[in-house]
Amino acid sequence: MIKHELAKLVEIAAREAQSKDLIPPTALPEVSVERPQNPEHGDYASTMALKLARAARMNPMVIASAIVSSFPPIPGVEDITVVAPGFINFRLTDNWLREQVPVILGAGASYGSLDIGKGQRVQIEFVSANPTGPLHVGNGRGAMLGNALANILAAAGYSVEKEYYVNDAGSQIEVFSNSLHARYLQALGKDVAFPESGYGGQYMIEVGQELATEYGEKYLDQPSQLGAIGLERMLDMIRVDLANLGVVFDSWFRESSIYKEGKYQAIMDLLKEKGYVAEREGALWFTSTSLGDDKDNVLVRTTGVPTYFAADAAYHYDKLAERGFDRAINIWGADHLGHVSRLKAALTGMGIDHQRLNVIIMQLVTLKRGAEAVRLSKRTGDIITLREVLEEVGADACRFFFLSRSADSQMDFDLELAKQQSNENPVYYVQYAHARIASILDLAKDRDIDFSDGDVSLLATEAELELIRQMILLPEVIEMSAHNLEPHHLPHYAQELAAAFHSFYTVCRVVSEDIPMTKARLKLVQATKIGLARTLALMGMTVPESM
RNA sequence: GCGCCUGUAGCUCAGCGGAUAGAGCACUGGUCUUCGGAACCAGGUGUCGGGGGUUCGAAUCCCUCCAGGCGCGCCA
Repeated sequence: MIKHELAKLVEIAAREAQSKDLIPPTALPEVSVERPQNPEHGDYASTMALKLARAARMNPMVIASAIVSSFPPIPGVEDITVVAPGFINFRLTDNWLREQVPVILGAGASYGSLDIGKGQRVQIEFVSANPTGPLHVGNGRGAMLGNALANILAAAGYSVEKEYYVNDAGSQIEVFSNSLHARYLQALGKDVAFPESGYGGQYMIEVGQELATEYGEKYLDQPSQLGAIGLERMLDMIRVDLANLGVVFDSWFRESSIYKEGKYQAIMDLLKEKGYVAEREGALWFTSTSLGDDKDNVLVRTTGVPTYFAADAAYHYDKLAERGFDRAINIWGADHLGHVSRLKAALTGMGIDHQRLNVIIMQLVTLKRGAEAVRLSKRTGDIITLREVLEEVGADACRFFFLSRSADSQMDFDLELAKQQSNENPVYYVQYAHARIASILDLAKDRDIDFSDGDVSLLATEAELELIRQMILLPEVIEMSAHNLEPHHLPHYAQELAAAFHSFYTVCRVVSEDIPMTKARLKLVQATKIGLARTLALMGMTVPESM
């Protein structure tokens, strides 16, 4: 990446200036090269001189000049300028820009891929909604975030595995089984009461009826067996919803396997051995306060039943110690914030560096219809499912909406507004650019134009060069997104790339009587298609050849 | 009470300690006999929630206050 090359050269030039005694030999700050927001300031800029000014006790303008005078000539860069109060600005040559077109064509579908992950194994766990009901919009957001992040990390050179943690044990499942059993009995005409805090949703009635028709009275006295069947139904439904969003998991990990396969017992033994388990008031506690957490946590209840936390500790030990992932990333809703510190403490207690686990806390999605708020709880039953929202608003519009906002920002999903705006959704703007290019390439094919010998040095208008400038940003966007675990940069970048293309399109005729120019622009357009397709694919969205 | 997140244009949101704080939507005007008008070009709006502080420089970092969301279970 040219950005890193420039940063390195700034550092070399600064050292050179120091060795020539032009500036004092102070420690150099970490060099970063940025993109100025004002294009008049060039393509890249360094603030090295400004940062050095204090320690060097010199005017930053003088420092900048000293650094610039120590620069070796850089291929591809012209006009290294010093601008008040001390910026060093770089401008890429038109020629260098043009040469990026064949580079992109050569990279093809892998354009933008990086090697910063060095093949490290990363597991990313997301959605993991309880299989006690259908997915809601919040789960949709998590699904898109996790999926895009997985794509980004894979593009950045990590070996990524996507996992769904299935909570198929514990008290919620018991409640689910009892609720379903009641609906099942009711469907069979029995007059039974529905559990007070059971899952009251309409879908439970439907599944109860289905099971009653299929199995008759087979499970009259077996709520947990019935529940197990119902749970698989729910999982199938979840899988379908996720597939509709384009999200497919590599593995589905069952909480129950933690008990069946002795993983729970293993970590309990480990924690005891390390001295982090204490018995108090008939329960077993993890003494996380000794590891800096603000409170101790129960591992095994007075009833002898392990807590969710105990299972979660075992699950994460399995990820990081047994299955050997270098890193684990969890995407959790803000309502799970309270788990983070104790899980990290547990990892520390088990001898695992907790920095290998990143927990992304995603702020919740609140659903509104106009001014009216809609609750999302499965317990209360009155939910609007992800499926309904996708049908109402459209999958790609939803995807783009979910991805455009950072995980930190809380989302008001107004169904009225979303529907109203779906036709104006920026996602179509981006996809349209791709489809337009596909259409141009079709035309070229119809006319039997072979542009493999196109001469990119003919690309000279500002619109053409600006389009290339946008394209070379993709690797930087991927790097930043991977580094910060922030997929939301992609939709913004996608819009800018599409905008650069649309502007180019109105100014420059691609297929024309001028054959050499036609061929050069076909190359440019083909490269743009690669960039747009890659960006859309990273976001997990459809890449239409026509719309 | 304590902790985490958020507060930026009318609305929805970007903004990696740097240059004149940006985009989409909405609004107004213009562009088209041509490769897809789901397009392009132009117009303008900001106490960056308030107040202090650090810095050559703060929307960005620190403190404090205000407002909203979430969390602080032998629930998951």
